[in-house]
Amino acid sequence: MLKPLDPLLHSELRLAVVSILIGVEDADFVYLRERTGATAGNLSVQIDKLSKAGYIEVVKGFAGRKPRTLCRITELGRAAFSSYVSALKEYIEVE
Amino acid sequence: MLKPLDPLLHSELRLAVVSILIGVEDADFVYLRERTGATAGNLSVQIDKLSKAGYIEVVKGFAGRKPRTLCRITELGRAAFSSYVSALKEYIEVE
DNA sequence: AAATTTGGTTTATATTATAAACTTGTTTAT
DNA sequence: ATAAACAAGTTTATAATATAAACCAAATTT
Repeated sequence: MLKPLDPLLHSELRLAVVSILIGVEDADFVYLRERTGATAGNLSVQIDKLSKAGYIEVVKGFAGRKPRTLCRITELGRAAFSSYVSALKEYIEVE
Repeated sequence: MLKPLDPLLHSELRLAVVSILIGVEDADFVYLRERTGATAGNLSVQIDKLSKAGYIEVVKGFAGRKPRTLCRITELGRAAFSSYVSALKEYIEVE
């Protein structure tokens, strides 16, 4: 039987966010919005879910006078991503 | 920007069904239910969606006296799966 | 100082996934 | 022969999800 897919990661936008964060030290809200093409509202909601699950860490601060929301993947997030990928491969590596 | 993921395939159960069908000549409802672990209701709905999209072909017949629903992947389904996989790889191949 | 822009959050809505309840026909047991 | 249980699905109701529209506060531009 196929492994179940972590529903938190099996979402286009959340997967995109995590996928981006895996490759960088950290990324801010605006960057993630631009890279994913998502609306701010949608991105905000999904970042919140990832953060509440402990998959990412969110730090709200300022860059000069502008608010800036920094996101960074956590170890838990990395591990979850890694399991998700290996589960997913069972579905897509069929030849 | 990341490629969008075909929402018809980006669903755990539908992806499982298509993934199974890719590897075989055809498969019946009961086999798919057992392999996926899905409830009959859920499976019925998802098979219908795949069928309406033209991703699979469904033939209802009988095996002896019992009804038997046979499913088979179509060329369109194969192509969709292949694009889905290559889009997905952008998300998961990050090192 | 009014209008616009920036960086978001909250909330409402549309879509989706899922299982429970149901249907139809078939065995099995009595 | 008939009631009870089972098989193979389908329909429908509900819960969860994704998504964007509407909103807010502060800063910048006109």
